[in-house]
Order: sequence, then structure tokens, then C-alpha cells
Amino acid sequence: MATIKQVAQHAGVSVATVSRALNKSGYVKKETQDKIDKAIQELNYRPNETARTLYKRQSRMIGLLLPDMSNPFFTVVARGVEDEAMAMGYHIIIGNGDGNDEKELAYLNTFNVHNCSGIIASQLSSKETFDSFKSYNMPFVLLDRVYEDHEFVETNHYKGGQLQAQAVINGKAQSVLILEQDLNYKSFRERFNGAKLMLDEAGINYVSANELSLTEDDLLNLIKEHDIDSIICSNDVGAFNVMSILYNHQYKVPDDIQVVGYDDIPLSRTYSPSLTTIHQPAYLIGQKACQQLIKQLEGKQREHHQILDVTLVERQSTRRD
Amino acid sequence: MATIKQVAQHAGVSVATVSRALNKSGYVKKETQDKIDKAIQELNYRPNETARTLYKRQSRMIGLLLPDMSNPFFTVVARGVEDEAMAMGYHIIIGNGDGNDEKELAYLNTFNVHNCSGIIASQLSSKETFDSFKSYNMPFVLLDRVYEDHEFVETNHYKGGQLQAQAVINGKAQSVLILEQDLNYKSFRERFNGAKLMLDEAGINYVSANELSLTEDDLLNLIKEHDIDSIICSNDVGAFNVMSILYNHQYKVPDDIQVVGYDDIPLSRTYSPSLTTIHQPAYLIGQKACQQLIKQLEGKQREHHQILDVTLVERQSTRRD
DNA sequence: TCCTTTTGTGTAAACGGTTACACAAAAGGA
DNA sequence: TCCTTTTGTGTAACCGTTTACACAAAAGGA
Repeated sequence: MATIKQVAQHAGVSVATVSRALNKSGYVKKETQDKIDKAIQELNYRPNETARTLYKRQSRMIGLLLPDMSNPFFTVVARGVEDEAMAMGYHIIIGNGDGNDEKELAYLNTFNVHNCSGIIASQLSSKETFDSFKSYNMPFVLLDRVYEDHEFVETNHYKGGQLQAQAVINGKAQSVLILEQDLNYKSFRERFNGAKLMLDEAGINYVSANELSLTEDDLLNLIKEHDIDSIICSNDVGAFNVMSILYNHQYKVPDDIQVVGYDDIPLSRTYSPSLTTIHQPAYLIGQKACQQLIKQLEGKQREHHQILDVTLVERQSTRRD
Repeated sequence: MATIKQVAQHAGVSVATVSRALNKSGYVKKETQDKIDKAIQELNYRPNETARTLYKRQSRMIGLLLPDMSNPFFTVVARGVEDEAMAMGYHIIIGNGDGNDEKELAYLNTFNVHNCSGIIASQLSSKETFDSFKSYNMPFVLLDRVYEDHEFVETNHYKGGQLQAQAVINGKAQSVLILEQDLNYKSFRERFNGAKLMLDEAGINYVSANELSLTEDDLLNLIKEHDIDSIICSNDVGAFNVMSILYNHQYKVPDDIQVVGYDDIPLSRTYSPSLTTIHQPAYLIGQKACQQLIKQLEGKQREHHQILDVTLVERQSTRRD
């Protein structure tokens, strides 16, 4: 690879001039600029980002920390981040935290020692991790599973919960099972509260259980015991799981039991029966978070808390009047 | 952030000694080592990777170029790469090529100017891109959609195609529709050939069509026209799509039409009906590719062409005797 | 014309590490 | 004891950029 020194030599100027020409900083005579451009062409020169980063103490890289990119929701978020970053001339170092403190901190460290200019993170699994993040003094934006006292992009989970309830109410629910996830996260808690409120108001019975620790037998028992006719799941992948179990035990969806998901991942449209779910603008979340981070980096004005809207998508897994 | 200079000062030694202590290169007296360790502790020092990279002209980063990480198959591959890289002390810069020459070259360039030590790439969309990759003289390993004359990790696509045919033959297929994808890729071509051979041998009729350009109406027409009772899809996501269309037009899977996918993405197990498909060890592919690349980086001996096995997973979307 | 400002360029010092080289002290061998 | 080898450490160059500073030439204003 050619270096700036070689370009300078080839063009018969100093490296400082080449650098100025390159970055359009400072004065450069037209002729000189042309000579330099020609030299760059001929040597196929591309400035070394590492050297740049070292001097500026800032790389044009963004650390992206997700719980697990195998989850289709986060995959789409990641694409949103990635495309936006690419468009703005940034790049992504990706990490999967797996809800594991140590891994999260390891990635935080990685991002730091690589002079990433900022971080986009979802689900810092403990308050301590979050505090560590703050202590690094790197710009960062939280995503989806957020802490109130920091910049974030999320969706309206409370409304999402309400809409889930609305969906089963539309299908004349009598006895509902709400499958929740870790209620330590504000997002899950709000969905849960939203759904409960709505069901309470409608005077509909419900029970709840933790989706993560629920076995197939647990589920079937709950259904029998409470005569469940509607299930609210904490995400689409979970809903598919539930529907699969129902299918294998001769429950008809939505006639015997209706199911509503959360996320609206791409497959929920083509699943059969297609899944009624809450649409979260995953790609947009990623994009917005990236935009917000870059604004933060550049010291531009911005909203510190973006809350995006969610909508109910009614498909075949719930009943309709 | 503390620098090596500060550590040196704090410990009362030179930077060279600190560096040697850090990297366990060269001689360092036990006492000195202890002093340095103490200083590192107290200053919370972590060496700056950028500076390291600049001198060594090698970062511990690997560029990962995928067609599109929204595809669950590649997501899992990516996790395999990521976990393995993490375990070996490397990190991943990720890029989505979207089957687009320009993007692929842009990422190649990014990886290069960031001094990535190597690249793992899938689907270089043209021979020219592939040649560009070679011209950068960076170590790289191809994945899944490979060129014969370079190091790669892939699966046995020919066998995969045969197994797909086997699956529908097991279900007493009479008239098969094969949905293929871009036959310019060896992988798709081999699957196609494998399936055809198998069907020919069994004396079963088949027609084929390109899945990417196929509309819903096209599909329904083909089914009617050729009295199709079995469909071989080029991947699981495509199979879900097909099943969704069949479901909406009152075709029963597998009784009227059986469907077989390819990839065995996580959801194919919970889909209802669960999908008969070809299991590709996606995670393992990622892992192996990463291992192979790192061996290449370290000049270690290795297999240049790894071909992993695939298996048929028979589930509910095909008939059985 | 002389003085001031603008334009254009080069020299050299950073950025934060690694390592070649030099050299001194300690250890080992005769 | 003297010589050789091993051990331990520091100085300074280097990696490839950016930029502060110095300075000269050109342009502009009176």
C-alpha cells in the first residue's frame, strides 16, 4: 500500500500539502491539487485509517452491542444501524452480549481500545454494566431496552401492550394467558402493564407466566387449568413456539386459542397462520439510533429520547368479528 | 485513558520495559514486572489497539462480508464467526454486500484501510470482485458461495440437492417443482444438479423455475399446469413463503403438496407444519471459516477446502410411508 | 511604493504503541 | 580470575497520518 509520503514524493510536494489536499483543509493551489490527485490515482493511494485514528483519537467506527443477533428483531435493527452508518461514512464493530455482564464489559473494552467514536447498545444486563459504560465517557445511545437516565431510542411499549390486549379483546377473549419476559427491563414491564390495564378495563380474566422458564407441559397445564382461549406472547419467535406446541396438540389457531406476538419480524407475515402482532419499526430504530449517535458525536442538537410508535397488525392468528 | 508512558513513569521504568512486560517479550525482572503490574492496576491502563495496529500493520480485526445478515442462515453463520473470533482474541467488522458489487468493494476497501488482518466473505457477486479481493493480498476465506480456486468452507451442496429429492421421493412424489436460485453460483447449481439426478434416476417428472422472480400467480399456475404434488425450495425462508401461499389457497401441506426447504434455520423446527429441510451446520461453517482464517494469518498448516456434511431432517411438511 | 492581509507550502512534532540496538550487570565456566 | 553468556533495561527510531508553526510569495489597499 502506498503511503502519503510516497504520494508527496511522486507529486513533488510535502506530506503536509498532500494531507491538506486530501482533507480540503487549509490552502492548496489548484495546480498542486491536480498534481496530487494525479499521484493519488497513479499510486492507488488510500489513506490509512489506523494512522488517522491514532492522531485524532477517534476512529470512524461505531461499536454495536446487541443481546443476540440471531434474534430476527435485532438482526433488522442491526441492518438499520449498519446501513445508516455506511451512508454516513462510519463502520460497525459488532458484539453479542448474550445477556452476560462479562461479555458486555469485554466488548465495551474492545470498543474503547479500538478508539470507536461511539457505542450503540441494547440491553446492558445490569445497572453495574450501565455504570461502567458511563464511566468510559464514550458517547453512547441505548436501544430498545433502555435506562431512563440516558439517551435512547425505543418504542412505545406501554401502547404495544395495550394493543396486544386489544387484539385478543377484538377476538372475544374470555381467559387470557400473558407470557412475559424479564420484568426488570422497563420495556417488558411496560408492555405487561399496558396489557393488564386494558384487560382489567374490559373485565377479562388473565393469568401470567414467565416465557423463558416455561416448558411445554407448563404451557399445556396452564391452558387446561384456566381454560385459556388467548395467548399474548412477548415476541414473535416465542409466539411461533407457542403455535407450534398448540398445533401439535390439536388446538386450532385462532379458533380454539388465538395468539398475538410482538415485533412483527419478517416471517410473521408468511407464517401460517400468519401472526397477529405488534409492529415495531426495527429498521427505523436502528437508523434513528445511529443518526442520534452521530449527532451526539458531532455535537449537534438532537432529541435525547426518541420514542417511536408501534401499531397493531391483525392477521390470521387472532379472531375477528 | 492512561498511556504506556504514564505507566512507565508511575512504575519508574522506561516504556520499552513496560511494553516487554505487557507482551511477555524479552527479559523482565520479577520485581519490575510486579511494579509495572501495580502501575497498570492503579492507572487502569489498557493498551491502545490503534497504536499497536499502526506499528504492526495488523489489527486483530476480521472483516466479515455477508450477502445480507437479515437472512437467518447468515445470521447464524455470523454468530459462529463472531464467537470463534472472540475466543481467539479477534473482533469483527461486519458488512452487508447485498449482492452489489460496489458495496462489496467498498467494504473490501474499508477492511483494508482499517488494517484488518483478514477477511471472511460470502458471495462475491462477480468474478471481478473476487479478483479485486485477491489483488489486495489480504488473507481471506470464502464461505458457502465460493470460488473453486481459493480457500473456502462450504457444505456438500450436491448431496443436499440429492437429499431434497430423496425427501419428496419418500413422500411418493409424482410431479415435482424445483425452485432454484441464481445458477451462476456453484452452490445453487450443484443442489439443482443433485436433485435432478435423483429424480431422473427415480423416473419422476419435474419442472423448475427461478424462485427470485416467481410471483404468487406464477407459482399457482405452475402447480395447476403440471399437477404439482411436491415442491423443492432453495431455502427455508422461500419454503415458508411457498407454504404461506399454499395455505391461503387451500392446499394442504403435506397431503396435497409436500414442501422441502434448505438450511434448517431455527424457525423451521417450530413452523407449523414443521419444515422438512436440509440441515446445514451454519454455526459450524462460521466457526470453521474463522479458525481457518486465523490459521492462515498465523501461517499454520490447514485444510484449504473444507466441505461439511449436510443431513436431511424430515418433519411434517413432507409425507412419509 | 510600502504595508497588511491572504494564500500556499514545508518542517517537525505529535498520536501511543513496538522493537532494534546498545550497554551494563549478573551469572556461569574455565 | 578472566572471559563468555545470559539477563535486564533504556534510548530512539518507526508505523502513517494530522496539524501547529514558520515563512515566503502574491494580492490588495493606501
